[in-house]
Amino acid sequence: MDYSASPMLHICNEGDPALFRSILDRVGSKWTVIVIGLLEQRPHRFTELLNAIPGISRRMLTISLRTLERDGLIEREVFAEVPPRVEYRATALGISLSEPVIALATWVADHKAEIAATRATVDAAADSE
Amino acid sequence: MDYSASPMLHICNEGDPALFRSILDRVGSKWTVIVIGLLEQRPHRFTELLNAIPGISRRMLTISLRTLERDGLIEREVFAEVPPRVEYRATALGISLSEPVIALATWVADHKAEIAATRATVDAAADSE
DNA sequence: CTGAATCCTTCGGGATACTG
DNA sequence: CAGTATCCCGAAGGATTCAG
Repeated sequence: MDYSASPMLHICNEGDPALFRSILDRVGSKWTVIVIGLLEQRPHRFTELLNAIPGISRRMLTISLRTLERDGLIEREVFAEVPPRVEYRATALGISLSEPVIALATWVADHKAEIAATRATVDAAADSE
Repeated sequence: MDYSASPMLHICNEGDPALFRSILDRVGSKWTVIVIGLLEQRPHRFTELLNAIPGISRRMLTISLRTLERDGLIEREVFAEVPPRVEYRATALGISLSEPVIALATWVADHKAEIAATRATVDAAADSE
């Protein structure tokens, strides 16, 4: 099919749609945005992140960090110490991602009243059926 | 916790974090972006969308449309005809969402080479273990 | 301390069949 | 035509345990 008529579909599908989707999945994922947000402030250790992110499990933190590292959005540094110490930091690429994410967040902030109102209307109509 | 030190976390968590997440879920969802993209071109009927979106099931199309309608991103119009006809169109709100989504897509397009290269490096390192 | 491995539950989402 | 209802599977993700 031809997406050129829609700028949004065009840019989403030009080149590698799978790559685009994989990044959307990161952004849409529950933890990655907050991990990058924390790491762009300053480097964090594993346990530090674990404590800073309410509700995340060790497993999910590990997976999130590996995925973000694989995409080059964060970096991992291991210190040869006892006890072991590992620091994670955001890369320039990871920090640059915050710009479009902030744009999206800003859109939500700007329209949240509108969205909430529509939901209330739709839900009310559904209830009265 | 205090997110004010990170602009990204701050704006993602000010107001209603759940609302923000729900919108991220839409954007991160497999079908919603393409549905909005098609509807911002022109109104489509249900079956038209079904045929225009390869791989989507009736069930998922229905769910996607309901969700988008609930958020006020698209509109549904039922024509009292035989056979039944239903048209979906993007609302102004839905069309406005394409702007930050395009910003995100543009970021991916701008950095996809970098991401792919990092992945290749990381994967190669993992293989040689 | 920083994970990896395992188990187990939940849930998104596909296939299919039925309805107004 | 435009859905709804049901079944079912695979993947996501939490809890727990083991290891370097």
